[in-house]
Amino acid sequence: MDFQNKKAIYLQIADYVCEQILLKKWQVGNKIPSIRELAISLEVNPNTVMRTYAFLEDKKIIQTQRGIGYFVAEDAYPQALSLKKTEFLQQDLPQIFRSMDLLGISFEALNELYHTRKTYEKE
Amino acid sequence: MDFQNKKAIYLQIADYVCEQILLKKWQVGNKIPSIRELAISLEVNPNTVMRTYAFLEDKKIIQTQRGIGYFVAEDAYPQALSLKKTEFLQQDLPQIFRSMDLLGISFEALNELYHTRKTYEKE
Amino acid sequence: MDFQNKKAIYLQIADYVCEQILLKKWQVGNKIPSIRELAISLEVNPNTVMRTYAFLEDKKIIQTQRGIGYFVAEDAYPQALSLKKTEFLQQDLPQIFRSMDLLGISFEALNELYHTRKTYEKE
Amino acid sequence: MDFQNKKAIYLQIADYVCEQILLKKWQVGNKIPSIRELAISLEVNPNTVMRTYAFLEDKKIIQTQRGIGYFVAEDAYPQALSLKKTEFLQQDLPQIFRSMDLLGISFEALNELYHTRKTYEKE
DNA sequence: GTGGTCTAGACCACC
DNA sequence: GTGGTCTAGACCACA
Repeated sequence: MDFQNKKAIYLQIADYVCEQILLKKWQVGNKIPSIRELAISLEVNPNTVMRTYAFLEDKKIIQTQRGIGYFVAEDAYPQALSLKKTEFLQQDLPQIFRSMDLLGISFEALNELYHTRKTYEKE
Repeated sequence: MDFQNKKAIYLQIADYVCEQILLKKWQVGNKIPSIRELAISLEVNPNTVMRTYAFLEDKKIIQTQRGIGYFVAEDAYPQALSLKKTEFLQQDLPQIFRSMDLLGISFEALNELYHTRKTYEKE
Repeated sequence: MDFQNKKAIYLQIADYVCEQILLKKWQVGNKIPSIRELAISLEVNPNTVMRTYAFLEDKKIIQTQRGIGYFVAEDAYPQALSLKKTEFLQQDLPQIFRSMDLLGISFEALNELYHTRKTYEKE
Repeated sequence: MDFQNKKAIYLQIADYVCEQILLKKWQVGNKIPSIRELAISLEVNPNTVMRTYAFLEDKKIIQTQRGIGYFVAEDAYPQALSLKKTEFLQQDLPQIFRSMDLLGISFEALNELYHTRKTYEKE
């Protein structure tokens, strides 16, 4: 996992966690990596991971058990889905559509890009 | 003009200027609002507009004439187009496509959203 | 018995023990559940119960007999009573009264809550 | 302002801010002390105040303006009221009532304590 | 000047 | 071992 410049690292880590959950790699009730573990494996300060986990706990996506660790919360999947979906629909999409209008990119052109997209994917 | 929290204000203003140019509302050689004017009308600190203009000048989209004001540069249109297009293709799109996969949003669904998009543009 | 997030588990267990004593369910000299037993029945780490018992022994509410088990101490009742009473009067009450002032909750309203309280005890 | 041991400092500061708002000392739209200012005046690390402000912003009680500062949010009063009231009704009260039952303190006794409470107030 | 992020390291309570 | 809080200090982007 490599960090791009733009977004805060702790949010990129949150995205990563959500992704694991949405891909069902991490299932409800599973223990997730401890703060220190994840911090070491991502080569990041534990405080940064802590921030991620606090953020996700607030969103009811993960939950803590005293002295034991963090676990995938009951409603993690729907919560993560709704979180990311809202983000997508309200922040990303309108901006995209606006850019398309401005740049004169038709939806058909987008269609083509969609089906040949691998070209643009760095990560 | 309302500022969303996400992007830096000076970049949002830059977007606005580019928009005027791409929509051909501001044409090559036209004088654009002075820093002070624009700052007042947008209720923003003049420093912020100054930063916008410096950014756009660096991109060869506008140019300054000492003591007179800022003007739409010679190649403003292609420059603005290329700037926004690059941004769009390399930064925005890949991220969008990735989100679609993750959220299970098909291209057909996107199509529908595209044609009813006004709903999402309010906020 | 369910553990709320707020208070340390070992203290919640201590509360439980005090409760048994104050309700006279556990009487002076009675043997109380072994650390292991209680840990199993509460689905808790034995270390946690051990901490509870150490805490209560320090408060002279229970006492250990080597190799036999823990017993309700001689002065358990008054000790438990004084412990909880002090806690209540010096820590809980002032905070409550302060909150009432701040939230504009009159004593009459509290009265009503007191007599219909079962509603709030679920969560 | 002195910090008691029990609660996290950043939450005690949050309580303080809520109190100012509930007492209408800080009104909607007012700028509140900057992170650094408050940190210095409370003799606390700026990060701690930052944590408080992030917490309160999430609760929609305060809101940030880039590079300018934090302001009392639109719905600060009702939000703060609801936050503290929920806390009171769901966390504090049930515990109090339970203690009363256990300690054999009648509501009449509480009444008396309420009206002579100054005795118990340290802070 | 403002907020925001990150690191480094310490200490605590808890399991 | 776990999470949680706090400090100290650095650096950045922004107004």
